[in-house]
Order: sequence, then structure tokens, then C-alpha cells
Amino acid sequence: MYDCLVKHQLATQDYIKSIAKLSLKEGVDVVKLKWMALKLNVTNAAVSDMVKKLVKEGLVINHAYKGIELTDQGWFMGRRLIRHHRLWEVFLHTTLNVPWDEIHEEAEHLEHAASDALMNRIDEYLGFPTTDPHGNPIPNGDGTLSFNANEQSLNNVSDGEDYVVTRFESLDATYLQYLTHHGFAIGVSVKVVKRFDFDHSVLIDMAGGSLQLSYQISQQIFVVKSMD
Amino acid sequence: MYDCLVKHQLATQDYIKSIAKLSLKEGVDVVKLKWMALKLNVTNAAVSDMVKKLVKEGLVINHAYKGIELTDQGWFMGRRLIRHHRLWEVFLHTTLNVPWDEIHEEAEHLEHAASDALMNRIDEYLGFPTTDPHGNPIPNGDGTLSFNANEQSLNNVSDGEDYVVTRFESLDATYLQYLTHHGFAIGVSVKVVKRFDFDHSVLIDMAGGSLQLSYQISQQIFVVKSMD
DNA sequence: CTTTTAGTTTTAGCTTGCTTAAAATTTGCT
DNA sequence: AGCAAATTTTAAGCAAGCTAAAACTAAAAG
Repeated sequence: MYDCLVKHQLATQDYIKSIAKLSLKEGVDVVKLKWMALKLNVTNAAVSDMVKKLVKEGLVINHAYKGIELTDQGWFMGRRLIRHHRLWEVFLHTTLNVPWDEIHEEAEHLEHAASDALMNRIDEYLGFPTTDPHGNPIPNGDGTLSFNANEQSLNNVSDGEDYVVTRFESLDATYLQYLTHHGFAIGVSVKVVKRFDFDHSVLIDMAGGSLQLSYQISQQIFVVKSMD
Repeated sequence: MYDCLVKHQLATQDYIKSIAKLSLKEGVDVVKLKWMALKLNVTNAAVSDMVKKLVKEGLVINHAYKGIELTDQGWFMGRRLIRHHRLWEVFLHTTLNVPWDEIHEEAEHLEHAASDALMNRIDEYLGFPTTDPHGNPIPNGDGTLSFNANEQSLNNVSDGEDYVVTRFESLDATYLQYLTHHGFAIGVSVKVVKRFDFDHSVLIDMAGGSLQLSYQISQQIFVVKSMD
């Protein structure tokens, strides 16, 4: 019934999605195998091994010792999985009221299980949302993905100016709970009042009061200039 | 990330669910390995092999050469999967309007991907349905499963009396399309007007006209005496 | 009570995706 | 340029779940 196909496909899909996400996140085409190993929690050797198979299937290009890159076909598969994942997140959050910090984990499994036809139905049911509950853009059914070019990481913006939160990049449940607890959400206004060079942390001001964010956290919060 | 656990669990789950379904369908405790092999589309050897592992995990009892039986723990897992499957079917059908004949296939994949917590949310969202769109009962969250003791297969009922359709047992998409096309659905009134001994087919009467059903089909349609 | 037939189990071997260990290559630093 | 550290690749091997084929068991039929 599944001939190791399920497993195989699952592994393939997870690898492709990881390459796509790392590529988008780091803003580069070529992804280091080490990043993959860390992200998927396997050894470098396992990644190197799998890369051979992905190359054989025409999904990635291997620049020996330099890193890997998705082919057009690989990108198509990657965006499809990201689309499935983010649509499930919207659905779980808006329709079933699953808490913000639990949806990622649940969607991680559902993304592999649903057909394209079903995802299109869910897309329609949800009214064709453009972003997921973390603010990440949702690829279209045809495989296109648009970005907000004006977005900046919170640790890169100018001090003293007003910004609006647009996106939280892949933060785990613990961080999301922490941020929610302190009043953070998509659309909230924030301002950097002080930055500390020794650890690159920032002190920010928002409706709920002020808050100190580590470099790691502020880096994953994206904002645009306030229109006020 | 998944250590071959995903594959393992998927296989385990499919085997357990199949044993549970065959056991319920045939009304016996002990299931022949051959049935499993046919259902899962693998060789007898593969089933025999897997049975060893399931025994080791305490999920089944192997009556050597006679067949296998689920332990209490095995039954619990089996009913859980049946619950997931049927809840997804209701959801797909009532909320997303996925056609009757497509929901089984889609649910087959989703049932493995969702957590118990999510299924409970979906159960609540759907208003705690008691049967799926094919009329099959949905096990409770605590693992109990109730039957309609008055149900009879359409090829066992008395000629000339009025009955109401309550359940379609695991019919594939083609049959479901066929039946829908001829006006069959849960709650429809039917009457057996004639039965043919040579092939055990039956001629039935219903609102939309009369229809000849083969033994194989009539056997999978369940009804109760009409209350009119 | 033996033979036939149907179903079960064992054996040997395959593929996938993983591991560890060691070898090869690149990169960064002086 | 040259060496050390980091990364990538290869090699050998393991577990899961499958197949094919051979060996076995049970039960029905003569």
C-alpha cells in the first residue's frame, strides 16, 4: 500500500520545504547542508545522502562542497508545501480557534496529508487569505509567492520612529506565548527607544508598556513604517 | 526529526485500524491474516511479519495459524483512528462541501495527521455528530463505540416491507456515485420487491423508481424498519 | 485416515533513510 | 602561502517494512 513511498515522500517533502524556507529566510539561493542538518535534526551525512537522491529526482542542484539550490521543480514543490502549511494555520486559528502558539506544530503534520484540491477548497472557504496568523505570506495555488518589500527586522529599524508589526518569523510556541503575553500581535504599534550594543538587544515601547527584546527575538519580528 | 518513527507509526496505525474494521465488519474477534493482506494490498508475509511487532508492542494477540485479535490497547488505538477518520469525513462533507464520494480518500490521510486535541475541537465545532456521512457511527473521545442493533443488510430484509437507509458500509467512490445518481442517500425509504436466487441480487423500489442491486452492493447497504 | 487445498510462517534479500567514523575539500586566519 | 577549523562527502552498517519463494499447519473432502 505504501511501499516506503509514504516515508520516502515525507522525507523528500520535508527536505524540499526546509531548503525553500532557509533560502527565503536567508535571502540566498544556495543553502548550506549544515543549516539543513540543524533544521531537520539529522547528521550532515544524512543530508548529503539525501541530496544525491533529490538531485537524481531533479529537485535540487548540488554545488559540490558549496551548498544546494532548488530547481524550478523543487521551488514549485517547496512553495506548495509552504502554501499548505500556512493555509492550515489560518484555518486552525480562525475557524477552530486553536491558540496561536499551537497551530504551527499541528500544521506541520496536516500539510503533508491534504490534496491540492482540498487545500484550494479551504483557501476558498477562508476567503483567500494572503497571510497566515504569523504574518507570513501564503503562496498562490499557481505557485507564486509575494513579499512585502518594505518589511524590516525590528533590530534594523531607526530608533524613535513608529512602526507596525507585520510578521513573526518561525518563532516557537514558547516565544509566541511570551510575546502574546506582553501584548505583541500583528498590527500592534512599536517604537525602538534604546538599543544595547553589547548584546544587540533592544528596548521597545508599545501600548502595553516597554519591553526588552534579545537580538534573537527582535531579529524575527518584522515591521513596516507606521502610516500615522 | 522522525527517526523512521513516522513510517513505523503509520504502518502500525494502518494495521491496527484494518484489524479493528475487519473485526467489526465481520462480527468476529479473530481476523485472518489473509484478509489483512488483501485489505492493505501487501503480501501475507508482510502481515505475518508485522504481526510479530504488534504482538511485541502489546497491541494484538496471535492465535498461531488461526488469526489475530486486538488487545484492549489495540482496540483503543483502532477506535481512535476510526474516530479521526469519521470526524474528518463529516467535516469535509458538511463544512467544506467535499462530495460524498471523495471524502473517504482524503480522510484516509488526515486521520493520521491530527492530534487528539484537534479532533476534539473539530468534534465540538461540528456539534458532536454521532455518525459520518455514510451513516457509520463515530466512536467517542473516550473510546466507546455504539451500534444500531436494529440495522439489517438490505439483502437480508423481508420482501415488501418498508425500510429506511441508515448506513453505507465502506463503498468506494464509484459505487457511491452510482448510488447517489439513483437517488440513494441516508434516510431514503426503500422496499425490496423481488429477489433473484441465482445471483442473490434484489430489485428494490424507492421514490426515484426501481433499481436492481447486485449481492455485493445490497450487502453493504444497511436499513432499519420504517416507522411510518 | 489420508489427501488436497487454503492459509500461515520462515528465510533470504531489497530499499529507504538514518547513524558513526573517517577521508576529502573549502575557508579563514596569520 | 600555509595551517587549522569547519564543512562536505564517502563508507560501512542498522532498522523498518516490503517481496518472493519455500516450508509448514489445519481443516475439509474423499
